[in-house]
Order: sequence, then C-alpha cells, then structure tokens
Amino acid sequence: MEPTTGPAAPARLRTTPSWLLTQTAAHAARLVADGLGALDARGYHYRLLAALDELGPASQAELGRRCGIDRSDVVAVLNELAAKDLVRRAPDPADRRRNVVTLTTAGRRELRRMADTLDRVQDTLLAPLSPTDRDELTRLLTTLLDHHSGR
Amino acid sequence: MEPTTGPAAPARLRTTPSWLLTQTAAHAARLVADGLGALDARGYHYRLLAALDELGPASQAELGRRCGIDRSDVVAVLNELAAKDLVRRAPDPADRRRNVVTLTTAGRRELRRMADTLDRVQDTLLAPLSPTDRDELTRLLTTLLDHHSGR
DNA sequence: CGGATATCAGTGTAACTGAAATAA
DNA sequence: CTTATTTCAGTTGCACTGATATCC
Repeated sequence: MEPTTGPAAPARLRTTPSWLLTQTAAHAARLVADGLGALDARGYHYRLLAALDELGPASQAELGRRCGIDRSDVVAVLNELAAKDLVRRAPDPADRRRNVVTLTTAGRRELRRMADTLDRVQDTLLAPLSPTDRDELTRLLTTLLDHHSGR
Repeated sequence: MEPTTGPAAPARLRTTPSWLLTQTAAHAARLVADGLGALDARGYHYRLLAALDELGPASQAELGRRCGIDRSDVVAVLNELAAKDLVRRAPDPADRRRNVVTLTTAGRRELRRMADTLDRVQDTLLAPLSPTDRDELTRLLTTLLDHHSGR
C-alpha cells in the first residue's frame, strides 16, 4: 500500500516490455481494487455493469465475450450482482438456453459511483504523464490489444 | 490460447487506461507463461534467477525487494529452484538471520534458456509496433513504474 | 446429430496477510 | 526493546479447465 520505495529492479527486468507491462498493470490493479473495494466491488463487477449499460439486456455468454470474462466466472459474479439487486436475471422466452440479464435502476446508480471512482483512479495512475503521453500510451496499448484479440 | 477473436469490448472499457493495461498485461502474462511453461518454469523463477545473475549472491529479503516478490513467495520459489539445483542456499556467517542465495552453473544455463525464450516472447508481444513505438511504450511504462515505486 | 448456453467444481499464477521463531 | 529475516499457513482477484444438463 505504501509507494514501495524499494531498490531498483535488475536492468534485465526493467528493460523487458512484458515485465514493465505486468508490473504497471499490477499497480493499476491495486489502485482499482482499492477504489472499488471502498464500494464493496471488484473489477469484474464494474466490467459487467458497464457492458450491460452499453449493450442493454444481454445473455451471459455475450457478456462474457464482450468483457473478456470466462463464462464460468460470469455466473459467479452475476450471482453477487443479483444478490445486491444491481442486475436481474430472467430466462429468455425466445431461446430457453439463455438468461437475459438486465441492469436495474440501482445497478445504474452503482455503476455511476464506480465510474466516478475509476475516473479518479485513472488520474492517479497517469499522474506523471502529460495529456499527449496519455493519448500515446492509450494508442499503443490499443494497438497491442487489437492485434492480440484477432483485430 | 486462441486469438480470442471476440466481439469488441464496450467503449467504456476500451478507453480506460487501467483496463487497457491489465488486459494487455494479461496477454503478456499468457505468452510468458506459455514460453516458460515449456521450460517447466514460471515468471517468479526467471525474476529471481535474473536478479541473482545481476546482483551476485544475495539474501532472500534483498531478492524480494529487487524483484517485487513478497518475502513469503520468495521462500517457496527458492525451494523449487533449489530442488532443481539452480540455486544454492547457505546461512550467512556474517548475519545468521540471513540466507545467502547463490546461482549455480546449472542455474546460469537455465537462465540463458529462459532469456532466449523470453526474447522471442517480447517479439510476439510487440509484433504490431514499430521500433520507435516499442521504445515509446517502454519509456511511458518506465515513467509510470518509477513514479509509483517512489522514484 | 452437432453446437451453444448456463452451471458447478476445481486449478494455477501473482500478490498479499498474519503470525511465529530467530537473531541483529 | 525494537527491528530485520526466514518460514509457514492462509486468502484474494483474475484467468482458466473440464464436466454436466439443457436446449437450439
């Protein structure tokens, strides 16, 4: 939780992109976990609520594909969200294999709180970067992500 | 393992730097795990061997601080490395609380194999980026990492 | 039949927490 | 007495695997 004011890591690590990525991502995940934790939520909760807000009612498989969350984990997280009445799950009459997941009013409100929290987290995370550098980082990461996600 | 050719993620996620970071880091971690897995190793193993190669013999606490690995995890990973004779652990006569961890010849050889594998992983990971973009990404991530590690 | 969906039980890695014993 | 080191036992978040029942 402290700034981890430790000695410098070996140059071999510090110059390895995959290490830089996973380490900065770990810091980012810590900040996100701290922020969402205050709202009794985790990253998976935000992802699913954000997807529902943008897509409208959707099946669990669709949500999983959109958010990069395994079908199996979607089940568990939706259980938690439904227990808090942030989403509602109903069988799809048109395709009885599916559940149609819907965002509730409380869910929309909670999503707003999470989004506000995460906005502050982004600022903390990107604090040392200029607006230009922030855009550049976003561009580079988006390129990588698109490439490794089959375009 | 497949390219995850899924539908596009919600814009709300795709424009959030912390999400871009954790997602690309997850891809990077997958590539590293696949590569090192073929050598029956994990990220923690490489980190510790690389630190030992650069620092020379060191205590476990020092290794943990350098590599950003928890003291508790250092113990377990060194147990595995020592079982394969890649490192040797001996009590420090100058400070009997400490263990002096030393890289063996086999450890140095295994480190070289891991490094070769990871070089190929970096190329796969950064495939869509030009050399200039790769440098730029490294610069931005280094700035973030330094900032959040107390400089 | 093949293919998709939801669910359940379990695994693995990285990161972390708390407590104990030992020694500086 | 306080601090540092090693060790053990346990937890969490994210990602993933395999199996099953159900339905298109």
